[in-house]
Amino acid sequence: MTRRFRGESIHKVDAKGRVSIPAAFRRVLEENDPEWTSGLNPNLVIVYGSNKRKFLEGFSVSSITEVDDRIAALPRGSKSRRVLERMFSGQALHTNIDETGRLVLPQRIRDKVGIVSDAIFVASGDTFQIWQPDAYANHEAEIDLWYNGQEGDFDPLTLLENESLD
Amino acid sequence: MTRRFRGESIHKVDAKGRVSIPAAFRRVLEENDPEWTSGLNPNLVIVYGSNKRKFLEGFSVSSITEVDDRIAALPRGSKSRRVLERMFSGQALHTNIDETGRLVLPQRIRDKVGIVSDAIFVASGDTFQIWQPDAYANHEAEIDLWYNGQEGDFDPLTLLENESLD
DNA sequence: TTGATTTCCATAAAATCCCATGGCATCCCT
DNA sequence: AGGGATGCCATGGGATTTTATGGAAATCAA
Repeated sequence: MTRRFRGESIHKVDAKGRVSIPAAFRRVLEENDPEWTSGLNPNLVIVYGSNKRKFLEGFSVSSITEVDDRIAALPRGSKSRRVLERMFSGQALHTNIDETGRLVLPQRIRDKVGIVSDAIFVASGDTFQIWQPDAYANHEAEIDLWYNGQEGDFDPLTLLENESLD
Repeated sequence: MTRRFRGESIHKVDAKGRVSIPAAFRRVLEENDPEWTSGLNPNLVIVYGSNKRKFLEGFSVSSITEVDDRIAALPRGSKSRRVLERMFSGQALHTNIDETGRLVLPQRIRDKVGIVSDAIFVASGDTFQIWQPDAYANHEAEIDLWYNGQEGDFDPLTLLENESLD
């Protein structure tokens, strides 16, 4: 994998479901789309399955390909394979960025995560998430709650030392 | 990892958020960016998450990659992983040095640590920190305080013997 | 035809690029 | 050893390009 997504930012979603994708994310999507060349618009996949999730997940072409390959390696007909196939094939949308750097989120998908007039894009390793702002704030609060319980000068990197402990 | 950052120095931050990166740090960033070759401008990642921290942390490409890989090795969905992902993916900025050796710190990020017209860069192993000068002075005072509490001929290197002890 | 969906144009604000200058530190030549 | 000449460093300012976002025109689909 070349470059990862970084950063977070809020964007307007208009009545047609158009949203600008953070410029920095576009660069990553371009680099990770084998078919992309300067002047073209990169492809990406939005996974919206699983109503347990309150966000949409965006994949670059190379990231989704990696996931697809791993699913394909599972035994045909196995439960895991069926569940995953449904999520990444059926409940996903293959689309692409338009000339002005925007993506169109169909009504059905927006409804699924409660997006109306704004959406926040958040990087997460080799994928990114799209949340309805308030929902994301709640999610963050949950993390902060735990985080604030740590010592004053707690450095998150120490979490890498002692693995485990959830 | 090849070379580590050393030293500290203050630089002006202009209205556009531009700041010169200490020349010595640039050399380290160049050496630690696999894509870098003479003539190019090295990439780096600025981590600004965690409001507990009153400074920004700069990573070379190789340093941040190491962190990313270790995070990726943590169990998906674990608390540690979520905390770290938010900080190193969401609350971070992938950027690069420009022709004149400068870095641009967006307003939002400057505000987070109170940087206005000056910033002090401080080496810290394989990363460096960027502070608002006064905040750094306070931080140093705290360390001195602790240091003065030690015995008269206390040698800091003894800290290497008994790891931990906070 | 009629609502939905893509294209195509428009623009203000923000982010980048490009050029310029004064200081230092270094190198080099006589 | 003196004294430019050279080159990198820190910093400024203006010109250009990209973004983010809105709306109208053109296509589609049922």
